[in-house]
Amino acid sequence: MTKPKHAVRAVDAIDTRILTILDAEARISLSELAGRIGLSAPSTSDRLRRLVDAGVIHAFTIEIDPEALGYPIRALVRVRPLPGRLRIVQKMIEDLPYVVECDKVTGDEAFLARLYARSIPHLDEMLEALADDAVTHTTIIKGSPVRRRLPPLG
Amino acid sequence: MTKPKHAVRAVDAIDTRILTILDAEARISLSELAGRIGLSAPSTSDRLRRLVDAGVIHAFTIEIDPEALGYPIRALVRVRPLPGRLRIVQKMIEDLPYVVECDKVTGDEAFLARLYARSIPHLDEMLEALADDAVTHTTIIKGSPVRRRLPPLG
DNA sequence: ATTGAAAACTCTTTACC
DNA sequence: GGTAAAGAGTTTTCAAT
Repeated sequence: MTKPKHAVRAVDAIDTRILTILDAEARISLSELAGRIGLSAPSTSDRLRRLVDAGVIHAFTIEIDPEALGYPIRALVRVRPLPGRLRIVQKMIEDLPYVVECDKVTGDEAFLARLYARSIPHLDEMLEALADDAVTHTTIIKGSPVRRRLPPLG
Repeated sequence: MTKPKHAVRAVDAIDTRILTILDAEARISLSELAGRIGLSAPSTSDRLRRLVDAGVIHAFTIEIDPEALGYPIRALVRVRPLPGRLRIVQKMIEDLPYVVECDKVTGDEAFLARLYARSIPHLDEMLEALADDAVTHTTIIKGSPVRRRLPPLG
């Protein structure tokens, strides 16, 4: 293989439109997509396949509303594992299903986890479970000035 | 209207299956989805429509690979606006297209932004742009032990 | 709330330019 | 990248439970 599967790929103006449209409405049909970008269906199909094959599009997914699912509390938790407890803490985070996302980052606070909770006591209970192995710093999300969006493309 | 549009909705075991399947593959057809959950196409269509109408499913979207798009650097930036600069800083964050997500949180560090950068100098340049109006604390993402996933449903 | 059947419609792919 | 056409598959409607 000359090129790695996830090589940086040139994304032209049409690909950019495809990504932008699918970012907003991932379930539209190929022909609808083709119509919007002004290409034929086969060409559109080709391009979409290439974007997926190149790994630019990693997945088609849904955005759910945590509140509608009974999670009124969203929190961001910085987690600093106690010395020697990094692995254990990472496993605890991975196994906590209310953690919907967690990044490993530079610095002593090795993890930044996004946590959904049914209530403040529920949140507290989860944080206490970590307390023996890590120091946590928690902030409650009050709003999202920037909702998940695409970066500049191309 | 008796119920608000985004009321908490009971999500039963079948809805859970629908959400789980679409979270992984949002573009499968209705009939494929119906087949996987063991319901007829019309019932599946009804349920899906209800999940969307109730706001449980907020959007169908794509997950892109930042690296494949030329963003090898992902950073999490905590932003503490200087006194009186909260509004200005929020606007700066919103207007910075490399910020792909930003939450407003409790505490002095009012914002937590997820930033994509083409290089370290590129990252630095963006942080400097904020330096007159805010104190920032930046961590580089080294990995994601928990990739975006659904919380427990039902 | 769910189903089966059928109609009507749409989509995707293939082949070729 | 486009066109055209075939074949495949899809979604909706409806009556019934």
